[in-house]
Formats: sequence, C-alpha cells, structure tokens
Amino acid sequence: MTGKKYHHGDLRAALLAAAEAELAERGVEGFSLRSVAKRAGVSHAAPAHHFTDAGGLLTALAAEGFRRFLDTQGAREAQAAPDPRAQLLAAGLGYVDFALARPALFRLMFGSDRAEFADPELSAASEAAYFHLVGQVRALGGNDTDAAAVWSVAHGLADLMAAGRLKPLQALPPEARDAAVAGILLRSFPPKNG
Amino acid sequence: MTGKKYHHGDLRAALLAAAEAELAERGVEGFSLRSVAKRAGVSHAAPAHHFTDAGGLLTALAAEGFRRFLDTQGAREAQAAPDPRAQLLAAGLGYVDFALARPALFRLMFGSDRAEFADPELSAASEAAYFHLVGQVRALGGNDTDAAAVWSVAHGLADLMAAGRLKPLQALPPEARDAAVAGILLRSFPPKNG
DNA sequence: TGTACATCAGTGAACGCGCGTTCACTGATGTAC
DNA sequence: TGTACATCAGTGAACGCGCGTTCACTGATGTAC
Repeated sequence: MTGKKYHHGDLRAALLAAAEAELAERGVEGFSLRSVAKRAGVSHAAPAHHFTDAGGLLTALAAEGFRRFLDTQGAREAQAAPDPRAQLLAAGLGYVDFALARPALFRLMFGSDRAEFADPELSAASEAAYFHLVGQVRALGGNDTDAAAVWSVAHGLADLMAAGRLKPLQALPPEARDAAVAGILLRSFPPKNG
Repeated sequence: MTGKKYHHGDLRAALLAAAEAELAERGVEGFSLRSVAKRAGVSHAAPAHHFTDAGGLLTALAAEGFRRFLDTQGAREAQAAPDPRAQLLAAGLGYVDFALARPALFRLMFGSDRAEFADPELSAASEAAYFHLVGQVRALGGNDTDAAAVWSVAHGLADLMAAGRLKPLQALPPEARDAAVAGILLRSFPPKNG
C-alpha cells in the first residue's frame, strides 16, 4: 500500500477481494455493489469501470472461485501418492477443504443464481473443475455413473459441512475428520479392478 | 374462492403459498414481503398481522418445507418393501424427488441464511427430518458415520440435480433415473449384516 | 528534456425505485345482554 | 331475535433508506513531437 492515490492501480482485483469479504460477512443475499465499493475504499461509481453490474462482479468472483477450487484440490493431490485412487481421494478431501474454508464463495458457486453461468469465463472455469473430476474417475476405470456418485458424496459432504449441519464430523480434530471423510468418499468409488 | 372479501379467511396460508411461488420465480435473493403480499392480492401492510417480517415468513415456509420433505419421503416409503434397507432407499429417492419438485424451497431449507434456524418450529421440523434418517440407518445396524455417508450422497445428488448440474442423470426417463439414483445411494449404505 | 494533449480511472452529486415500517383508518366478525 | 360494542384483519398514504445508474467533472498517466 503506497497510501491514497487517485488511481488505484489494480482496482479490479481489489474489488474481487472486497466482494469475497462482503459475501462472507453478509451472504449472497445481502450483497450490494455499493458496499463492495465502500469496503474497497472507493466511490460507489468506480466499479462500473471494471464490471457492468453486481452480476458481472459475482460472475467474475465465481470464476475465480472455481480456479481456486481446483488449486485447493491440487494442494491435496500434491501431498498424496501418485496412483489414481489416492489422487481422486485427495481431490475429494480438497473439495471439502474448499467448502469449509470459503463457505460463502462455495455457496455462490453452487447454490446461487446471481452468478451468470452463461458467461464464457465462468463456464470455462466451472467445466474445468468438472472435467478434472471426470478425468480422475476415468483413470480409475469408472464411467459417468461413477463420476456422478463420487461427485455427489463429495458435494453433499462439502455442502452440509459448510452449512454446519454435520457438526459431529466437523468437531473431530483435523486428522480424524480427514479419515472419516475419506472413509465416506471411498464408499462411492468405482469398484477396484484387479 | 368466494370472491373478494374484506377479511381473507386464511391469509396466513395464502401468504405461505404466495411466498413459495415467489421463491420459485425470483429465488431466495429476490424475495420481498411486498411482492408476496401483491401476489396474495392483499395490501403490503397485511402480512404484518401474521408474520413479524420477511425472515419470519421464510422461517415458517422452511418449517413447512421440512414437513413436506418428510411427506415426500413417506410417499416413496409407502410404495417400498417393508424391510429397513428398502425403506432407507425409498427415503433417499424421496429426498431427491423433493429437491427436483421444489428446488427453490429446497435451497431455502439447505442453502440460505434467510430462514431463522433458531426458531423452535423450524428447528423441530428440521430435526424431525434428521432423526428420521438417523433412525433408518440405525435400523440397518449403522452408526453416525454411516448416517453421515447416506445423508451426504442423498443430499449431494439432490442439490446437484436441483441446480441442474447432473443433466445426464436428469435426462433419463423416470424409471432409469430412479435406478441410477438408487445404485448411487446404495454404495453408501452400511455394509450388509448377515 | 520539455510541452501539449488524448486517454482513462475514479469522484461526488443527483435521480428514481422498491423496499420495510408506521399509523390512523375502516370494514367484518363475534359476543354480551 | 335484536342491538351495542369490543376485537381484530386488512387498507392505503406516508416516511426514510439503501440501492443501481447516470453524468459532468477532475486528477493521473502515457505518448507524440
């Protein structure tokens, strides 16, 4: 921070960060462009130079969310054994990590109509996440139903935990929680071949 | 309908119905008390006699939602074999039925902060749904982890399908869809005893 | 190196809108006698 | 059965608020010469 300058430097990125913070504090429902601008320390008319409206900002934020979503899975994958089974399991744990770390963003990505999924950037980011999962399931010899099964458990766990509805699971210490989540995920994996 | 009367008769129920329709049309995010009143054909100040505010109306609607949620599961259970395994499977199918039939209400119940879960009526209705599931899992010899596993798949399937993200599954004709959903649900069931 | 000018990011006042809330009211219903 | 009155559901005008949007502006940056 170099103090107050008339030109911000990277207002677009600052607005995205402010939008995420607003989302976390007030939820998708209370989100407004004016309060995002205020949080970013900028006049309420400034965002118009970077986003056409609140929907555009939320769409960009959701797209960034999907990219970070993949990053979070990647972080788990990097620590796991290289075989396809361990990699898919790691991705599932990363799926849950992300939802717990950024529940409001997760909800924007999966449970809101305010982001415009027809937007090319967002649909590309969202599809990349989907294809990553499908690719991993295929590597395990699974088909589309297997992919739907794995996605559903991971998503259900993530969504319920992000909403605080699986308290007993969340109350566990991190390693025990990971173990329980892993056990639940594994049930839906495609049957072992060989 | 007996035409326009000054006193409505059952405005409370009419407001709940209007609120559900508004929810379906405009989403949780665009929901307002004034438009609910308008839809119910009543002045915008009338709801105050029945609900303290929009949150109160949404809370009552969510509670009613949880009761209908159990009814939907019950409808499936009534058509299934009486053994615990078939009953739990039926409940899972009903879970998905409900989310597909009333996606906006489902989202209010599971993905929104606008309903007040501290409300005794809502928390009772929500816990009844939870205990129903846990009871079924116990009847199958399952423990808390088994319940979390079953709940997660059912919820993940329901949430993703309600959001239109499992299009291939939804594109199937009803019986094939049920079979696919059942196959996915069964993976997370507690292991057969005996 | 210095000046002139085009470009563009950000400002702040103004607007109209839908919202929730309040309030004095009015019409209908039920009950006491 | 009939009248008086209390109760309460619903009305509609008024209010203040935060919102998104518009617009003439101003300050900073970069580029041409």
